[in-house]
Amino acid sequence: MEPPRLSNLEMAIMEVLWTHGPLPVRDIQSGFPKRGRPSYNTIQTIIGRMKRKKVVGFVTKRGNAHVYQAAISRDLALRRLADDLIGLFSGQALPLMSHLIDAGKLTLQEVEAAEKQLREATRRKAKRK
Amino acid sequence: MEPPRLSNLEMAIMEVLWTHGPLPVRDIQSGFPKRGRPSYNTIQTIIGRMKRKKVVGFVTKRGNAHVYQAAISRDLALRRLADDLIGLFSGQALPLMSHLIDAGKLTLQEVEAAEKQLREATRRKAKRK
DNA sequence: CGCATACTATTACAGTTGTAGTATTTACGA
DNA sequence: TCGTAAATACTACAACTGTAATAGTATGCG
Repeated sequence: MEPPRLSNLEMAIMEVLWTHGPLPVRDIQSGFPKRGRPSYNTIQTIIGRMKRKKVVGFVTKRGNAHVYQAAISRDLALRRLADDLIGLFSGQALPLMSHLIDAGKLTLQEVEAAEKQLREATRRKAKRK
Repeated sequence: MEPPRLSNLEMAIMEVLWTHGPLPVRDIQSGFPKRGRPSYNTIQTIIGRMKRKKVVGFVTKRGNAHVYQAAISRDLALRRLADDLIGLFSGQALPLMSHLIDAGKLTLQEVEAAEKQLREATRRKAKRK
């Protein structure tokens, strides 16, 4: 029932499937930056494991190649990632966000949206009370 | 030079050392919640690996027990964690934050502080230009 | 001073992850 | 139809992680 944990490479592969839709292994590989691109067989091995874990599913054949698609949503995977994170940074959210901001990975729009969400959540809670 | 990656358990141990200061293994173990607390030997094994990686250092002996202390800062460790994260959620910061908010792991104060930091960073950038 | 106790050191092991080679099968073009 | 190129299937393996048992050693009490 709980969404399975995805390793780095598995997450990277899912990312390709989420953004491009169903693809054969060859095209998944092409979705990686040329530098440091994992070998075809590496991708294939990981896809096999992901199939076993039911996070990707077989769709059809194109030529003699199998076409796979994501079987869990990006949102669900991110929820699982967030759950794991919680145990790690335990209450140190602010310095973590600071580093993400330094790295240019958080935009003002995103933070503002988060703030809005928080204000609404707070308001709902007050009302419920 | 680059800060080493810390596993979950290693991070949990560092957390204890960061908050309590130098401690012997027994006390590190006590720093874990009684439920699901790793065995003394497990902690000891991990400390050994952390010693090899130079993320903790030997301090002194108390009785016949070795006392260890964190050899890298929490801030540095969080930076490394953030770096790894970046590769994972690649541009999906907002939904990730949403989940953290849902889980009650982000407070309004934290998000506001992050927003302030971002506005300042933006301003500095504009000026530099 | 010797012995129990607590601690350290050493060793083991299974699951996960990234990596990829080799062997086998399949589809398509000539 | 037959060979070849491409894909799949199978196998291997080393590093890392969590887990802990066992064996050796030192401390301090009686």
